[in-house]
Amino acid sequence: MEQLHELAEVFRLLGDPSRLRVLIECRHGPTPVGEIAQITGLSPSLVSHHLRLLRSTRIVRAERRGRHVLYSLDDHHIDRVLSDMMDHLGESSDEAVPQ
Amino acid sequence: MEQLHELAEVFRLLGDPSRLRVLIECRHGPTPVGEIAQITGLSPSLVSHHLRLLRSTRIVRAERRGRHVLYSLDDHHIDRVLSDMMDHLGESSDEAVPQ
DNA sequence: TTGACATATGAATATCTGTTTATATGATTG
DNA sequence: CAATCATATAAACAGATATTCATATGTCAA
Repeated sequence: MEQLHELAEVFRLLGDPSRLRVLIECRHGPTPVGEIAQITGLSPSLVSHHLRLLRSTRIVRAERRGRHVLYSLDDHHIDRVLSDMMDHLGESSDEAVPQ
Repeated sequence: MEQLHELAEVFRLLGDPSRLRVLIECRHGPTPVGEIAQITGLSPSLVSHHLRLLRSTRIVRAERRGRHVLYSLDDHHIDRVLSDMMDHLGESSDEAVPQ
């Protein structure tokens, strides 16, 4: 069960609002750090921090272009994960609480 | 963007190895707390704590059956999220491709 | 009722983590 | 070269959180 920790690690990285906003910007295609910072209102330093973590588990990929570094989603699975989770939130079920 | 925090909250809950193991057991159908504790090796108290959190965001649902309480996945989206994320981990992006 | 079983809850704590601040690296222009 | 822009990194702190332990609640059988 070494894969379990990897799985948890990836989910954990998606589990922060700021980092999630950064990631959502990356969905729109290769985006420079500064632009992500500007749109989200987060400091470039913090955005860079988050992108480093997201890159470490291959959630995003980076490519240099001049003095900019453009980030985008690594593969389509992440995109689908986001969509499915949004669908989950859209559903409303009766919550039966025991006791 | 209030939905953003909900989204992050759900991912955050999936981002813990212990809690993820608990959730994975719930995939096999309605399972009592004690059985989850036994299989995962976690204390019943801890399992109950985790299930409470998972229930709070409707990731799992509970149903009483005698003195047991059975937990299962709330809807199919969660199941798909898990599958897609496993697929993501299965991919090796820039590594050597076997010919 | 009593006792045993199954689950839940509350408090305490040791560890983890997001954010800030300051500094460093890398790239381009003049 | 120096200066500036863009991004990255390191340390430090405040707030969050997973886990344990103790206790409570609920259910069934005798």
